[in-house]
Amino acid sequence: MNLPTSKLCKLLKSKTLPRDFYLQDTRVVARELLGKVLYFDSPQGPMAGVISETEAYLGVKDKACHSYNGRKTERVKPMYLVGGHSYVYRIYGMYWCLNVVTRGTDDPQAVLIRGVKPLIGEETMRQNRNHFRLSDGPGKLCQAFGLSREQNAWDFTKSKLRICEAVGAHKFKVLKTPRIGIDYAEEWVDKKLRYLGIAL
DNA sequence: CGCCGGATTCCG
DNA sequence: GGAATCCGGCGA
Repeated sequence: MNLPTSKLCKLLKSKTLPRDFYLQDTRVVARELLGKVLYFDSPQGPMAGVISETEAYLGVKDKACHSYNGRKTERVKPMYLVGGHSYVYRIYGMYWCLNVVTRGTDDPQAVLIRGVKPLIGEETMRQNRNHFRLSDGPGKLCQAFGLSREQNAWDFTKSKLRICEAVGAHKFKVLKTPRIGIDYAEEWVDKKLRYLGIAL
């Protein structure tokens, strides 16, 4: 498929996922986000990537989740917005992570976007990151796209930050593994809530 | 109010 | 394996 970038952007935006998508079971959303397109109408120009890796965070009962046990602090508040909003937070003092909030306003769950394959704006992504490997980790992805606090609590269904239906079918299989970097989460450590899209 | 440590990444 | 580097979260 060889559309000019402007047409591809228009096509993607016309296929923006509806609210209902984000209200499903968070594990279903994490799984179904694989192959979908993360689109950002950024100040540097349009950027997009095909989502290849996600993790589900299952809310108040999940010891790895920021909203565990009903925590509702300033940082975590976007998780209490209706499904389909962004939750961007700082990690290790220097990186940002992008989440997709799921479920309803009384059920603070989310999906962490851990990896995308560049689709639009790859040159800009390479400028934003000083390394060859692009966006195969949550911090790298935000750096490549130029995402930070400013994009926190945005609505993926109608803002400059969107998630859209895939254009053209890429075949892949899904691998489930435990989540990364949550050693403290006790009985939640080993649950297979990380979803990897493996290209066929 | 002070301290601890993290849903990470890079370099050696 | 360790550093970089900020601020949320929690105990005092």
